[in-house]
Amino acid sequence: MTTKSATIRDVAREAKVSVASVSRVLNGTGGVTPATQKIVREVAARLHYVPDNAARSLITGRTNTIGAVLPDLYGEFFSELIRGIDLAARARGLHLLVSSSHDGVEDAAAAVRAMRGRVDGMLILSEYVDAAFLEENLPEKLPAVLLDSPVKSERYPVLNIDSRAGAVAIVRHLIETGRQHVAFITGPKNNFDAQQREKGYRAAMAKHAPGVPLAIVAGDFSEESGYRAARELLARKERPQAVFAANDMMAIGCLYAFKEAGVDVPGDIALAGFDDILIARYVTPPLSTVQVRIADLGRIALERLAAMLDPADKTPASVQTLGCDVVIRGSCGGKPGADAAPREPRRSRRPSRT
Amino acid sequence: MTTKSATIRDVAREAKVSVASVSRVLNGTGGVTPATQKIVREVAARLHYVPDNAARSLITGRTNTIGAVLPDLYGEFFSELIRGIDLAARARGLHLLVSSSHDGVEDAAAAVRAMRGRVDGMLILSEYVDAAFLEENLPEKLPAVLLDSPVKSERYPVLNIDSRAGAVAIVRHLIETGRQHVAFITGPKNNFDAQQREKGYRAAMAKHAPGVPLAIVAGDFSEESGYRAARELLARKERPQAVFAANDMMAIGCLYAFKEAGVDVPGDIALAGFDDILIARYVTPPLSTVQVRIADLGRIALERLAAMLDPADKTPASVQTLGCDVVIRGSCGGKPGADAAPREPRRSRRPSRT
DNA sequence: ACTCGCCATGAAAACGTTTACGTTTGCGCC
DNA sequence: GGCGCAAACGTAAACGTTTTCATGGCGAGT
Repeated sequence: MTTKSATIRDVAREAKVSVASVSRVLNGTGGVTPATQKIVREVAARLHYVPDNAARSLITGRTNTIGAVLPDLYGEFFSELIRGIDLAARARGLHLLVSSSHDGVEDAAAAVRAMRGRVDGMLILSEYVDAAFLEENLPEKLPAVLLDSPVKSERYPVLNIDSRAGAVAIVRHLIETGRQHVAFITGPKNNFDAQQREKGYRAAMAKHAPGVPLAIVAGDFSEESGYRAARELLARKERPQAVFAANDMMAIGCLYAFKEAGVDVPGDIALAGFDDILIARYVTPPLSTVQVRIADLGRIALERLAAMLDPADKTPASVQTLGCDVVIRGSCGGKPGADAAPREPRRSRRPSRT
Repeated sequence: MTTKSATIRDVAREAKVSVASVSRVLNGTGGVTPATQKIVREVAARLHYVPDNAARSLITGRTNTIGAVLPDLYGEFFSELIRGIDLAARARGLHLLVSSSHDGVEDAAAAVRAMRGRVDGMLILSEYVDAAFLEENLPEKLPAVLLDSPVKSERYPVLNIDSRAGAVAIVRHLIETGRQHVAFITGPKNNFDAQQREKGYRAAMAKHAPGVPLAIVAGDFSEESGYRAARELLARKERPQAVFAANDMMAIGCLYAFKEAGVDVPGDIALAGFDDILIARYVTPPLSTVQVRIADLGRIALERLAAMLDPADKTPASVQTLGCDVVIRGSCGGKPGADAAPREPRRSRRPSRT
């Protein structure tokens, strides 16, 4: 009929009631007779009426949307993270606005600011975010949860992965299975997790292989950098007995460098990564690693944020740390014939597109 | 100072101008003296003023946000798709609202409806969406682009993957390298791509291996289903010489079933998948497959949608199909020592988290 | 010097809701 | 039958913008 979509006034007029009553009916606020309810619902359905969210947000001050600010969307980590967030958000009737691919502090600031009035709260994962940044860019009262961040704020909860403990555990395992000389491939300089993993490596070496010289090569989380790091290690006069890479992709780069050089894994050199990405169990030999339940990270972050949305919530902001589990596979010799049959169930879920 | 964040009125008052002028300055609409511009900008910065998007949307009728409705976020396909969409959206200053994990037609309808007034346009990928669905649930004038869908509409553009041609090409390759008996593992019944891939398989067999009986086993895109399908094929009295799975995950399930059974790939049975997910090149032997540039799919869909956002746009809705490329790796014997050194660059990009 | 027109500016309407508040209605009770 | 009270309902304000239209001032052209 009309070319514009129906508004609440149209429904009210058609149903011969006031807009207030229509609003009450549709929002389930009480105080309206079943008879009128019926009429209103019928008219609303007939006109395909759907309330305009902008108008609603304007008056209520709520959008029922939360924003996720991420540096990127590439790779399994962010994919899983978003999935965890999305699932939890959906369970609470919240929508998810994503903003990714920011590459510097200015980008991040723009991303955060652009969400003003669009979201009720934010999940932020960015190496550029610190206390001053938040102070500067976040609206006064907007709840936010920080992921994977070194900042300590009495205003914003922080949710981290216990990368340090995970690193300690896997390095200890390498040492306990007989390799004293464990080399480490770092992640990007500014990445908080990467820093923690290096600390873990150093701590574990100091404790369980005291006196053994450290071997540290720089990487940037990319497979390519892992490959290069491996070649550098192989070129040294004293080859390490094991390599612990700060993430799985670099470990995989290593693996192929070793294969190329005829170095047997785990026979000549044991190998371990971090993250337990999907590929880890499909390479040959399957990669020992540290599992972090990324989707859980997203879920928990969202749940924390959702709690903050309730104005009655007075839980103080805190730094929460998620544990991770060592997963031993073939690449560090933990399991013998670990090449065949990686039938570990990933998770039980309905079949998906990929 | 105040506990509420600053509004345009606060800025106007403080700068001793009208709200209209503030609006004009901040939106870059002309007609305001450089002197007043300067003042307004200073005051706005000082008050940390950021316009409220809800109010702005209400009056302009635009949100600068596009919605992506997907069945799920799990796996590399959706991850890449979102990434492509996000990148293109960001390039246009559009925000991205995602709504995933819907599991039935009612869910999908709710997802679509919930976006009313929140988005300027939608990207929809759902097996539950057909012409009637759109008619019913989409606001009159809301632009939308359909992905991977069989519907033909003169209102909504559709963007598909040429799964059929891809399947034909890879099956032909299998036959041309000497395996007449090619078996096929299907995808989910209602998945449009899966259907197209089956059609491609049938067509290629009919054309290049006429008279050879078809061997078709049901799968659902999960690794597990590929594994089961492989076992079923192995149990048959006449084993196929090659297996083409409707996606990579199922092919990988096959691969491990074959390894378990001591069947050599590609010596005894050649193997091929579809999608070219990341893992494909990391398994041993690396998996031959059909590459679809998923991120491109997302990008192109968004660009098409962005074009529709311009009210002057009169491009008629059409069905566009994206080609895909056969990628030959070790699993079908195409390359000899393809086990080692999978140093094919995936894409060149900055190092990422995973 | 007067007028014309343009440009900067301001006042106010409009967007579509929710909700506080006021009004009507119906009903039980004295 | 009148009174009071609660439930149902309506009116209108409010949310924070953008945008139209009116107004004032000022420079240029005659």
